[in-house]
Amino acid sequence: MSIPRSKNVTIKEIAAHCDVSPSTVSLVLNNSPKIKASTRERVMKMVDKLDYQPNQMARSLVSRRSKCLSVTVPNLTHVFSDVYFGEIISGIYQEANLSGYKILLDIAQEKFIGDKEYLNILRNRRADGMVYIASTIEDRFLLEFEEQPYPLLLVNHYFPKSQLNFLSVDYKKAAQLAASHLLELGHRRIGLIIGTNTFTGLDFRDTFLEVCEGQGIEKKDLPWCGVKDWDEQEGYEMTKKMLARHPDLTAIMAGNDRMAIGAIRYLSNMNLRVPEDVSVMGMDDIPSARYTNPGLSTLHMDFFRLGELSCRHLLNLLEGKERECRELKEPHLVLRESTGPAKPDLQSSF
Amino acid sequence: MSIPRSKNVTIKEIAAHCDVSPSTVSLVLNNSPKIKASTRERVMKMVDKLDYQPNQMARSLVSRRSKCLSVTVPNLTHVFSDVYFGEIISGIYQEANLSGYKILLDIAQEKFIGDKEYLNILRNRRADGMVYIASTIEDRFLLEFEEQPYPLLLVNHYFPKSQLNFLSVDYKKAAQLAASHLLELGHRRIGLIIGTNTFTGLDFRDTFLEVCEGQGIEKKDLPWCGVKDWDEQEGYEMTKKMLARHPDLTAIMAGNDRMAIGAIRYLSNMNLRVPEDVSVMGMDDIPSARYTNPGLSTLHMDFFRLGELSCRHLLNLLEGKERECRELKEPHLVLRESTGPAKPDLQSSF
DNA sequence: AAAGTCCTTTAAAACGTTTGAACTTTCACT
DNA sequence: AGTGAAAGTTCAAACGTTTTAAAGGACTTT
Repeated sequence: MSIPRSKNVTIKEIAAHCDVSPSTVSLVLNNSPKIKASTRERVMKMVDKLDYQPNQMARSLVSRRSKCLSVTVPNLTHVFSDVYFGEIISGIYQEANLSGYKILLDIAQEKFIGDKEYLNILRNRRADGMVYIASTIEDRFLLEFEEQPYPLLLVNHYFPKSQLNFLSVDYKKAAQLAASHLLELGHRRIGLIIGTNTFTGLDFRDTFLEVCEGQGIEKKDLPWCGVKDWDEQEGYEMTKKMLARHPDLTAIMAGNDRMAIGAIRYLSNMNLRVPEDVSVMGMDDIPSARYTNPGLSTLHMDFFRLGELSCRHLLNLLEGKERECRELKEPHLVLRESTGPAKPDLQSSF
Repeated sequence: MSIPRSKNVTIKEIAAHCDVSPSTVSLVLNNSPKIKASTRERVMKMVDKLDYQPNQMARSLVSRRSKCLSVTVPNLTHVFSDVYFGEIISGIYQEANLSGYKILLDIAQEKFIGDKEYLNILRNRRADGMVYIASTIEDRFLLEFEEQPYPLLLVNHYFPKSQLNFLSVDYKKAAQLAASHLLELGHRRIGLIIGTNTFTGLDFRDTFLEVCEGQGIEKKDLPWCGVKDWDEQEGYEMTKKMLARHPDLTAIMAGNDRMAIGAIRYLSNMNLRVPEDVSVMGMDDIPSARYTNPGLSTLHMDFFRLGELSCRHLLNLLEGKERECRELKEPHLVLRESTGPAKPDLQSSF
């Protein structure tokens, strides 16, 4: 079992059987146009007959390409159970697969960072490039890549002022869409729950508050609180905390759907109706957003597609087809039942 | 950006700087005891100084080991969002990491099967071994591995009568535990919802029914229905279907927690109380099982640990430390609030 | 008939390691 | 001083490809 003793068929054997040189076989296998059709055919027949499989290590050694892409995710508990990461990874896999690339999985644990594996994996050619999903403002080690010749692409995050490549949803745009929607519904006191450990999260917060203030809402009516794990639990807790201090909020804006779900759960536990008493808005449009009760109004972001695109861009970068990638994808509103007109304001003067 | 032009430091350069031969450097790097301490030190110093990184491709070429493990998952939508797969993968990653192995991700899509990539990935040495998570009875292509010299380990599934290695939860034992629990609570009409596309699922069903019938329950009071996707949706639908036909069921046994959650959702929609009117039992003990309302009685299976163990076994297999692996892990009962005494039976004669 | 051109094929040198066998040095023991 | 074993080091041949420059043939062109 341990190591297969049966020697594998090599290019040389194919060559011998076909009375050609190994070089010819290699050229055939690489679809070189230099080879005569009849020769090609003869070789291919033998390849099939002997069930030849190219040895990837040998190939990589000389071509200096492993044909692997590293996909790195943050070290969160249950990171692989999060539909957000799941969708992006699936998309990356799909696109990589089309180009014959394999996906090498990595988790940015202490050892990964401490031992500089993020660099070494590229240096010793285990992977030709890396896509890093949802880094945080703490992942400053990534800035090293500004001086390293290895292709790196950040997905759904970026570092302001850095030269690092990224592909992300446009969270400023998202904030505008969400804020406008809530304002149009007449909301004037809105609580915001958002992760503050990413630059994209900070962008969302700042833009959201700006837009609201631009419409004359006062700062004191825009409480917000920062979270770290972006999960249902935090949505629940933060909603509780905010309502305790600001019982007159008419809307909650959550930084993602999971937190929005937590918010809704708290509200219904408190016998507050959504959206009649409080509107709740999410972000991401994960599959379960349509199965919540009430259905969740949110911002749609196609993470599978984002994964596909990010992989495509990374491949372009490492094939030299692109020099840099700093792209934003637009989200769009998906309105379901969890947002509605603000409750008439009893304290107001009209 | 595309290909780093700066030649990497090689073993030869280290050798030259240290006035030793490349072989010596290699031996040092591989911790050979043959090398004098002073030489080792001198070499290591230079390795640090020049920031040398071994070229993995060259290593693999001669050692015939890629130091990669393939992890293959079935082609389900959102497979990476399922905590079940997520936990197993995390466990595998953890253990592989300790031994310096990387994880190569694969999804058993049509192309993967049609092009025999499951074999080729091992033949052309992209991976040294494969762990296949949760295969189904349809994945018969795996039987090819009975005649192939490559290490394969099935996780949480197996093929009866085959020689394939596996590591799985003991679903027969699980069925015994679950059935006994429900019988002890006095349930005499139990509906079973379970996936019938895996041999482990079939084992569960058969054992569950056997145990119940062994306690004198009639077949007609043990309706069951088979599912394919094992998700909340199916749990919901099947509960609906079964209750329509057997309105007097006092308990629902679901093949996993996700389906149990679906079942509970349907029951509360119908204003049936859990467990007063109908008990619901799940299987897996996923994190959210403790947050359902009521808390879910279920069977605990440590999937992270299962992942770790399966990786360990696979590594043992390919290092020749084990010749075969056909192991079952025992689940154990976790009783929360979703199961309770059966409703007194009005139609019964005592 | 020599020279030039085009089309195919090939020889040979990489790529950067590992590893068994051979070689050299050291050192204990006669 | 000579012998032999033990310890440490090196040689050289792999591993299985890709790739560049060159060779070989067939065919035109002068």
